[in-house]
Amino acid sequence: MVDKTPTADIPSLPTPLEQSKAQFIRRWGEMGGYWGINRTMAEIHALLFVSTEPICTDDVMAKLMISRGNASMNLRSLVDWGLIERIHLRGDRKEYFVCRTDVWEMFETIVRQRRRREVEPIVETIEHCKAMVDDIQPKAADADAEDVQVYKQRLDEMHKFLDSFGTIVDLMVKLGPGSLQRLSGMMTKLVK
Amino acid sequence: MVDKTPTADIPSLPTPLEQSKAQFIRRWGEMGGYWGINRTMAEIHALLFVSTEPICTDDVMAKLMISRGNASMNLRSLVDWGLIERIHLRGDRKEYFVCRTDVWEMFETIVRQRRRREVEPIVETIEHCKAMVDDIQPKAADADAEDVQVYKQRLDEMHKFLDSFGTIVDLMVKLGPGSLQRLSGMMTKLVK
DNA sequence: TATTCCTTTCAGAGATTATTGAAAGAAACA
DNA sequence: TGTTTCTTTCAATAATCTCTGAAAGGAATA
Repeated sequence: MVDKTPTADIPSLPTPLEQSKAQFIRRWGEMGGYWGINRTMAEIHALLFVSTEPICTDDVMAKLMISRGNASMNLRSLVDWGLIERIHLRGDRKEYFVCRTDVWEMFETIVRQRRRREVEPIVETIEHCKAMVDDIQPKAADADAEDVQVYKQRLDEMHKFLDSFGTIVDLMVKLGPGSLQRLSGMMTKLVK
Repeated sequence: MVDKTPTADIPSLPTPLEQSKAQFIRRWGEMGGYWGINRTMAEIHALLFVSTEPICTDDVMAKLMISRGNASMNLRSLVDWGLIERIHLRGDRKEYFVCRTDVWEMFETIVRQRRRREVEPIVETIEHCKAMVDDIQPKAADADAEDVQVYKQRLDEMHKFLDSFGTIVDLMVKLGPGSLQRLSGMMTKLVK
């Protein structure tokens, strides 16, 4: 139901800036899919990332052409993840949102969340699975004996790997952008 | 259509080893979901990871209770990813599969693939998006001028971050498990 | 060559996830 | 207090992704 009277907002052609942003948003959304994050959530995140000023729910609805419910749900998820923040503009009842634009902070947030949700459960499971076969270890004459050994070893390796990886990423995050060059240099030396 | 005659294989109760493996497989599958990998594919991968001997399509079908088509498709995907290999046993027409069990190799493979599929496209898009607004830069009197500046800066930061991150991960992968301790030590010093 | 055994493919069915829109809820305002 | 404005929730619907099973395709064997 578009108002066509002369005084109404006539949708102007998208500027190159708008086109560019739209393209980035679209791609960021696609990538979200690969990362187990729903496309719309990632698009909203991108929209906020490229916005120089706070954005309200209606802006999100209009720009991405999605329903109020959808916008509301995904904005909440982004807040829960800690990737965006709610803010209130004086003299305006609406809620606005802004993205934390420091990419390293962003990364830290994502790493912390994903680690908690994805790495920790698998580590717990590995420990539990090892314990299960530890109990049967005593009966050494078991036909499974060798199998058990190999199995335990593989679980161990995976466990160690996940631990190490976690440590490295944690440190990386703490170091932030400044140390990256130094670190890269050090690592390169190590490779040689 | 289970044969119930005395000579048929009567399904015995699962041993603790089998139970333990089943649990690991289940959890690995769940995690796959978070990583944009379908559950079954991740489960097959886990099944092969904890198997001491090669496994054929029928084994996969039986253990995970899935159809031939499903097994075939997901096994192929895993081969495409480079996470498992096809092998042929002498005197047997069937194809068997084995998992590359070195966790660092596994990690390297995954990193390489995900980088190609997920990081590179977004980097390309960022470059393209920057180029789009570079063109309009000359008309400095544009109302968008400031907006363009901020936008370009954010894209730049993201670009730099993705580059740096890629470099670090590459190096990590090359270093492998041995250097992890040293590296961790060095990083810890840097933090202080 | 025909037969057997195994693998792949893919249309349709099924399951899961995402989205809508309207109703209920909440908070500021008058 | 009632009214207005904005937000959240959720059942129904739509879109997407996954799985099945049967048919077609291939390769080794007789």
